[in-house]
Amino acid sequence: MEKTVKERIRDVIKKALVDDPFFSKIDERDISILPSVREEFGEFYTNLAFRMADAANKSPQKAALLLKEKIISLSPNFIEKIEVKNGFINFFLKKEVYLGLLSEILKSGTSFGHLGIGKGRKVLIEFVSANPTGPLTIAHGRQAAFGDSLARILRYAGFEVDREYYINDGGRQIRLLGESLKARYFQLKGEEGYAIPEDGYEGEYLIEIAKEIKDDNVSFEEFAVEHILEEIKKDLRAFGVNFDRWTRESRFLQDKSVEKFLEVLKKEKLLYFADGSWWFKSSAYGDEKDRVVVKSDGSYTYLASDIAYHKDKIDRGYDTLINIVGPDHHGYIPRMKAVVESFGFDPERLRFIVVQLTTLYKGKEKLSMSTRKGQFISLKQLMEEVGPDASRFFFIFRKADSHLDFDLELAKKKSVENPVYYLQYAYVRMKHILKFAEESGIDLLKAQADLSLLKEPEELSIAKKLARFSDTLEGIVNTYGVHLLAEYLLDLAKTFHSYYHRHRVVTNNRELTAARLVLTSALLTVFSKALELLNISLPEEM
RNA sequence: GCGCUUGUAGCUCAACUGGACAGAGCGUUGGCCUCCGGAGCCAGAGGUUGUGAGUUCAAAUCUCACCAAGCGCACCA
Repeated sequence: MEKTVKERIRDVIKKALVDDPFFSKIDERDISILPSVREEFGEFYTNLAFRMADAANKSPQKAALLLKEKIISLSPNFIEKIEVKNGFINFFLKKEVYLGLLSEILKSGTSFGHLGIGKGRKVLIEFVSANPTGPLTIAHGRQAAFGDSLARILRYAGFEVDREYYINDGGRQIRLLGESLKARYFQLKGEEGYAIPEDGYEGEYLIEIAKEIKDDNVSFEEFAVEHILEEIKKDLRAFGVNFDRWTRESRFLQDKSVEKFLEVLKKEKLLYFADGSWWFKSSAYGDEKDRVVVKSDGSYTYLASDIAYHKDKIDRGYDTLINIVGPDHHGYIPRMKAVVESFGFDPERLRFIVVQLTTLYKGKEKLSMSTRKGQFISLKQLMEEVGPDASRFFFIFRKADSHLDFDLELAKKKSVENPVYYLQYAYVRMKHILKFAEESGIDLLKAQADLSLLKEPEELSIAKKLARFSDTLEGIVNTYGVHLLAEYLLDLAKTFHSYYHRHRVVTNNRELTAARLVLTSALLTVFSKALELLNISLPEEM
């Protein structure tokens, strides 16, 4: 696609600065082009003059004026005017820039906004990775919704993305699970002397699983894990989240890679023996203390298999590894960074996203959850209650690292208060206009649209917001702030509703109608794309 | 006690990573249905960004100290 408006402004500034000694001293990223906060400041502005002022020993205002002159002397054809105020340089762009964008959107269709910035770089997003010891909870649901949307957006931005689920199918928890299932099984058969072990799993779901066991001699561990894993996969599919790869912890134990990589670390002197166990020297890489990898009883800790797992990830050749985890894992981040660094992988390229917990409300009433006794609201129950669209939207429309209040009542409401319905309603409305036009005998494709007829401020406002789609996506790629897309969509929907109420698209004026249909159609294209990236369905009717 | 995250309008949250007078939604107050779907729209009120200092031309954002909430601090996962 063509360059975004932002990039075009940056390009012209770079050109204007090419002979300036200041230019060689800065990084290109220091030229920040920001969207203006107020109309009188144009559509975009830069604060570059403040940075230049120091270097040139001038006032920002003077530096700004100088830069302005340089830019004007290049007479860029897309700029209407440039104003300097208090050192800020404000850009007012020609209306044609935005109108031209509408045709571009129609031409490129669903690939509009597709950024080349990923350049095919490989990214691995590991998320959910819930232990197969029970059904997925809403906490996992939020991670799932977030990870899935992030994957979609990164893919759209030109990255090669794999989604991976890591299955902890070994260790103490699984042993407890097996014992718990065994107890349930023999309890069902009416045999005495079987109790759920201490710290075991008391959830009702194990009773259901136990009912399916036909043979006293099954491996209870395996039976439980496979059953629960199937349920997890089913729930995720229903939620609309698919994984490209499921990796089992047991694999790394079976193929001896845990052993192998611990040997490697031993040779590097990053593993040492003390107090009867083997320690990984994570403190050498900024962790607050060293961590045990082989316990004194000879068994591995979770970290040991994670070392093998992350070495495996690195060897698969990813540029960036993204791990989406819950808040209970944040203490674990430094040691994993230490692990990858010890293998020569830049720890900056291992990114952790901590997704905070969700509190469920029913109106004002707070629903308490306790995983301990198996009383909790599962992802499945949530989906049954409010549906996958609303669930996904509510999960992603807040920053991942802030706590989320999820109101079940609100999510179910079919009114303006519910943002999901607000968006879907806007979508249906756009579709309806185009359908209405078609039925009135106006063929958008054949109509010769003169876009200069779009003169209403609301029309220009829509076009300008469409231009920001790419910037929004770029922002998400840089910050992993998926919620920005939800906000963008709400803003776009609002602008559209507002336009709709002030102006009719389909009128007796055929030329004007044609132009407005182009606008509506371009809007619909971007709108659908954004909804798709959030994995929210596009209803035909409501 | 130490570490991480959070603290912004009555409520739920934004603020493009240090930029101009901090923005939305809900709620509230007051308007708007002959018309492409009123499941919607418009307008108003509402703020010392937890507190106090510091750095900077510029701080919600960075630093430090307090205060408050959540989560971690295992030879658990």
